[in-house]
Amino acid sequence: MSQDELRKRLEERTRYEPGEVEPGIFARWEAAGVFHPEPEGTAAESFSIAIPPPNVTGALHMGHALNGSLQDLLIRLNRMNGRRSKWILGTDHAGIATQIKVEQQLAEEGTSRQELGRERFTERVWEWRERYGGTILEQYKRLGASCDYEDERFTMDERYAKAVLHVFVELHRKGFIYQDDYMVNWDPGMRSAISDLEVEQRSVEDTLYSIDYPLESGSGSITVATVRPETMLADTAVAVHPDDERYRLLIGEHVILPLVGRRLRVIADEYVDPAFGTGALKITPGHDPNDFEIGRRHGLEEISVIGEDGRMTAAAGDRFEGMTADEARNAVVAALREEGAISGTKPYVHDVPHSHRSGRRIEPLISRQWFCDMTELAKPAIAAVREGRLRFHPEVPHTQVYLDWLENIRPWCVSRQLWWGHRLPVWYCDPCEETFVSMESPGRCGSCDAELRQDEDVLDTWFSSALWPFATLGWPEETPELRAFYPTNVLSTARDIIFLWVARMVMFGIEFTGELPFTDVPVHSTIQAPDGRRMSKSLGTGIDPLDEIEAHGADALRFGLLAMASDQDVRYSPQRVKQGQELANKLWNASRLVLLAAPAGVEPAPSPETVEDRWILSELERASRRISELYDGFALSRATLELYAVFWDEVCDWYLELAKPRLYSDDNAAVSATLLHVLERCLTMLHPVMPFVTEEIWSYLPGERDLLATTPWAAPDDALLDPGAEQAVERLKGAVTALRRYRDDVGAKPSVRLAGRLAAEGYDDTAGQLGRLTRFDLEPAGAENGDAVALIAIPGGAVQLLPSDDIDPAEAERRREARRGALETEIQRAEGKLANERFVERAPAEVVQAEREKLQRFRDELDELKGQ
RNA sequence: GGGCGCGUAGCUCAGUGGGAGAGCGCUCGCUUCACACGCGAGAGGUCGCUGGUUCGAAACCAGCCGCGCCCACCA
Repeated sequence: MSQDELRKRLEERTRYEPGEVEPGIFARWEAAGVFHPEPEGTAAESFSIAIPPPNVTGALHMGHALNGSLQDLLIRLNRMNGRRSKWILGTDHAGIATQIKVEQQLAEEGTSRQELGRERFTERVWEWRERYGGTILEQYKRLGASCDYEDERFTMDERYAKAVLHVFVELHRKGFIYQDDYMVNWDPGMRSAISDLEVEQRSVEDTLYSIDYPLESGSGSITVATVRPETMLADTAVAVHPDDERYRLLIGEHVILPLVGRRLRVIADEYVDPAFGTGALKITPGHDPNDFEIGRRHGLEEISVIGEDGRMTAAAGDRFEGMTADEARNAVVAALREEGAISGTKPYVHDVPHSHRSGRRIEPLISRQWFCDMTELAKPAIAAVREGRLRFHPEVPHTQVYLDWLENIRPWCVSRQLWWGHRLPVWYCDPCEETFVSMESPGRCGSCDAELRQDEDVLDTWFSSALWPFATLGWPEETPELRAFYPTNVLSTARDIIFLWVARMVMFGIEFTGELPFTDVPVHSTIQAPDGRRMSKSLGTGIDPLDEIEAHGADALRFGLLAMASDQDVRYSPQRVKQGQELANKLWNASRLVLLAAPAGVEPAPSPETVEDRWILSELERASRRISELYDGFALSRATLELYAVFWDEVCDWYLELAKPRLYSDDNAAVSATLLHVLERCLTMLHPVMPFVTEEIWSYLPGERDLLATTPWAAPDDALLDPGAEQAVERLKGAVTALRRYRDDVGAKPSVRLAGRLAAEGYDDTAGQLGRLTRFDLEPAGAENGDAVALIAIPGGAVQLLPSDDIDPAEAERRREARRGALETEIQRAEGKLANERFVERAPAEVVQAEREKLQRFRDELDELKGQ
């Protein structure tokens, strides 16, 4: 655009329209390649963040939008300040979620994955990914996220997949990964085992049945309680507490399992709570995690009567085989009633594990799965936090929660019975019952030359996610990317995946690269719906970030999210987004004022002429330091609000108003240069928060200039600090407000000028502005003060009001009375405080002194008020 | 069962030992030559309750009441 066109646009546009400019600005950034750093140098010189990879099935939600805003702020800040900055981008194959999506599609077509077979099914998933997998990345662009879009990764990419298998094989070789028949959380919906972390507890009302197990000796029975009578078919013992007098003599005896007739030994185990129920516990090692542990301790038989399909197995006996577990429950209860073995029932509310994914009730069963022992891997991950090399922000409570989890870590079930994912690099020789674990298929069995069969299972998606910060950069090869950007710096996340993801990245990062994958973990708010419920599509409580961008602009949404989010969970506040939109508009209009009034050829430069020039330069210098400090401490929300306040209140409400007379005069070169400089600094400081509007305005500033996205913040400059100017202008601000309030109180019309005498210290440089901003004609105070009709207190003294027909005498008197009352209250307070010997004695001298001065001020003002 | 967090203006939230803050909403006054998505002025709060520490507490400690989250194998 030519200068004339720019000018025309500025003159015409009194409102900033984000929708019109955002796409063009994003295109400019991409064309200039500012998001893609070359893989040069070392990680110590660069700055990098690995994005929490969104699911390929995902659409951008508020959590993404918030975390995206936070990460982009940090990336842009560091990029501007000259660090080679890379926001590592990619998506996650999301095994379960994606498989469900494609299976739903198949169901609509009247087919199923079983019908297609594994190979065709996998192809379909890839096709699905080609078509829809890029959606969320396009949405990140709308937010202005400056990810390295030229270098996108996917957890199922060939290179990434190789890294995943490499890790599995290595962990197996080191003895961490093993296969075992073990109690797992079986999700009957997914027909897969899931890890402990994918299980959530839900309160359920069940019936607690009391069942009598007759003693083999015939002398009575033991009553046990259960909410799952169908599992009795797999009972292999009855347990009591070793110190329980009621049962002591029965330990080692046998009971007969009703319906089945199996002899069950009565065993003693500390686990049993004598106070609960009858103090006797039926033991079902095949279908209860506790019983499983007890069974292993006592060497009990493990019987499975419920299969992976959720139906009763042959082991349940002819009467029950083939029934669903629910059907079997009713049938077992009915059969027990017939035998008279049920001695009681009562409603029972308790927490029951459910699958986080399918929502189905977990069926604990014994299954052959692959596990990873985490104990050794956890140790250095604990040490890293204890020694302060890895820091959570805020430290409390996340540090302790992380440590508690790692210190009590349990084996991780890493195999999943799915088709979409990294298939286990495990081969079996059925004839010799041998197992081979290796990157490539070993071909045929070394011993018997039989054909090998690859394990059907895939790895838990979180297993591959655990390599994200380094596998995305080409690990295990020593690529330039790895050297340039690993370790990364920051990992920004919500609380909910600290165990699932963050801790595992730390463990795998240390184990495989010898380094922490990142050093700082800011943990951000969870955004709730405005009514306090969870934001969720199914509840209808979700707010689509793209709708908000459409309505208010990406900058507005970013500002709003950054401003509303702190450490605490927070309800979504549409007003904060609106505030962001208005800030963008304010920036635009303040820029119009400066750019349209500044004469051609003036370049931005601090060129102070007056006290207010020196004040704003000093103020900005201080603000810049405060904001940098807040950024360093990851207090991004406070930094954002601080930026707002400095720009709106100080720059716009005060400085621009103070500068206007000179700006609109003929001799405006110097003030224009200062104004342009002030504008430049504001745009620079605000760019990481609101990149679009600041970049847009930047392009209107005079002179040849690079993109704002690559322009550094100004270095700290002590020479700009000016306490004298700060004091003078703060005093002026106080006086202006006091006089305006007085005008309002006494009903003086805005158009009317009032006359007064300035009887106050510290206005040598600002008296003119004071009169102008308050529409007072001020003359210096003389010896003759007799005709003053009122005294208006201002910092450092007062303004004596001269008689005027334009003020309402009744209002003036009412005001005087109100002020007198307020002063008397304050004086009483101050006097009381100073009368307290202990205060005078123990409080710091400056606090006491300040109190004395305060009291004196109030007394003086009251005296003058009474003297009128 | 264990752990953690929260309770501040009508609403959403900052504030962590020396005179209670922001945005929105509300009241009054302004179409003042950047912006009415604006400008100026203002009202509104026993900082959940009760004790304690301190010269001084919204902040620190203890207890209680209310709300929420995480972890956990009492059938």
